[in-house]
Amino acid sequence: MATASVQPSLNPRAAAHSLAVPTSNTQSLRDMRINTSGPSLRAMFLRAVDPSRPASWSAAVADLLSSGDPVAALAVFAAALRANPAALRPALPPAFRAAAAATSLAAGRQLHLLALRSGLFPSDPFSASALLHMYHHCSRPFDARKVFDEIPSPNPVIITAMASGYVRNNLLLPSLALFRTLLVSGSAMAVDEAAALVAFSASARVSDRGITASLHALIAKIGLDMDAGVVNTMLDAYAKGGGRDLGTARKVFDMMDKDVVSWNSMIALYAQNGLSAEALRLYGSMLNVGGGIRCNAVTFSAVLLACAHAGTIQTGKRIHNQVVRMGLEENVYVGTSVVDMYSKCGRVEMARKAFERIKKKNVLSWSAMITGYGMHGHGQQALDVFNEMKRSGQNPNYITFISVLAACSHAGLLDKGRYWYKTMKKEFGIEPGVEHLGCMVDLLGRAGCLDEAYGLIKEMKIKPDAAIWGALLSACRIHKNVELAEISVKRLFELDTTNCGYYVLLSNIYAEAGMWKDVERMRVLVKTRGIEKPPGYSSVELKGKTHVFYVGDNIHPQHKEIYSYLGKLLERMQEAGYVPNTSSVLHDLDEEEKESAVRIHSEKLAVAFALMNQVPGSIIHVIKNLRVCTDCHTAIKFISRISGREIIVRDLQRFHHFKDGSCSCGDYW
DNA sequence: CTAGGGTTAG
Repeated sequence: MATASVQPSLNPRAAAHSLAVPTSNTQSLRDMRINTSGPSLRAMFLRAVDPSRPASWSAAVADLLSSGDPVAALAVFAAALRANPAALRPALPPAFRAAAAATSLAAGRQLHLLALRSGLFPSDPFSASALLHMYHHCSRPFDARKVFDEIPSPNPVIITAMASGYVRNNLLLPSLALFRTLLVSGSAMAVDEAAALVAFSASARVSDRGITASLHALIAKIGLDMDAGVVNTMLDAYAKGGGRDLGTARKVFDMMDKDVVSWNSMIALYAQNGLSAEALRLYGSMLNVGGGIRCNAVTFSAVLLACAHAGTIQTGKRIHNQVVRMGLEENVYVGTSVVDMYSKCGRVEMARKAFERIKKKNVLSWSAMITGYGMHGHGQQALDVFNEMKRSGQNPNYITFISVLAACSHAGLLDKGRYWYKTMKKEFGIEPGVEHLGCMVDLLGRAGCLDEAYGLIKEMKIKPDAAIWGALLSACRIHKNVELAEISVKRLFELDTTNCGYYVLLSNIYAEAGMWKDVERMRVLVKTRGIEKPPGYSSVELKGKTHVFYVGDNIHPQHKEIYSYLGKLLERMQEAGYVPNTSSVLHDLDEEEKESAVRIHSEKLAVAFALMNQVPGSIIHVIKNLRVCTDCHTAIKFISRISGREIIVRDLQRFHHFKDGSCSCGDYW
């Protein structure tokens, strides 16, 4: 955001004229008149102002701010100073909040000066708390701290404002320390609902176990544990903070006096933790036994997240219908969730339709659409949306570039990926993070540019994570680079020794290089370290019900029929030229046993189940919790040809659209 | 007259 750093002048009236305001290319207030997002709105408020009444000015600033136009609010504040200097006192706090909302540090600093010169700071507590708020919102917690230290005896509201700003900037222990000063201050009223809420929101992000529970005990002693707002945050803290105790969160939820936020929080917590069925069940009880509590936009966001995760397209559609009926499809949060849901349920064209219906798209709506196209391997369409986004005036952010680079990587767009990785910093000032690097290593590695990928990792300022070394390792597998594979594994095992996939990869690399001793070493390592593959499972939705299949499933009521169906199918596949590939099996088994090990992989069972039960000709959707193994990938290609069916498989990373014997991923994933 | 508060989105 372009802001002017104008030297503030000495008297408040003159300072107002040079107040920096955050418009794209505007430097001073004078230009603002013709260059803000809502000139007519501002004019309307200006007409309503009685210039002789200071309170009238401050009301206009506050109203413009709450109507979502902080830039106009700042402009009106400047006009107020010109018209009536007495307006400074009442209008300064809302002006600070406007600078905060616009995250304009330049404007905020000039207001700070204004507060100092007029003597309002530090004597006026209202200006002081607004000033703190401004620095915290502009990501300057240490400037906020300096301000805080200059306040002679900060009252509980100011202390709470400071604590909440610390949480906002992820300074959690300092925040809790401030809360402690409130506790020991001796003043009976010092800890109130707002303070308790801030404390719990801090403990929700702290990994230490037990903090939430001890806060809970304290809060109960003060008698604040009946307030729904406080308890809602506590619920969140139990589930997110140290221990990630969803069970206790649920207990608190069951006992409390619930409002809509309580329901939303609990549903969201389930959804975020992958417990989609629980989330949907709770949504059902909210409608049935919720005591007349109506769901809102937040509810739908959370429920749609659950659908997206589970890939339940039928349930997702039902929820979407409900969204439309309640007139929420234009809401940016809900709309973005709908886009995400459809993308993750394999319907990227429905996602696009939902995307078009969002009234005021924000950076996350655009990013979700780019991610959607990317996951389906439509790299060019993803980049088209990215271009459209920039043309519309929406600036990309850190997340957007993850979407863009992931799309390039899924579609193998090598040059585009290189270009945007370079350009994101040069043109948009966004430093690449681990996620971006991960995409690049995947993309370069897949294309065989292993040294370039390794080079990027080495020049990275931040520490690469296990996923990055894992991506390099899997590229080493494809391009048979034993030397670099060993480097990757060394780094990898410094970070994560529990992921079985890495052992399998390295073992495969050794096997393909004929290094049988090392293959054996890997096998022993897996055994002695007691490493287990997380159980693979796949799911298929049939008539609104989700059927889950595990490897070698013998729980599903139809499992016997499925195996015999699969047996016959395998015969036809082998006639068509299918040869089982058992390289993903690391156990000490003979070839025949290995073949039976891959034969019972969950995605094969799920596909067979769908073929047996779905309407002939319908598209088959399978959701898998791991990456598709090589053998299943080949097998499903054959199945798609033999059955003439379109099969869509979502794995951990992306979608595979199988049709007529080939896959949209181009056999790299 | 006014200040500090939570749940949603990749």
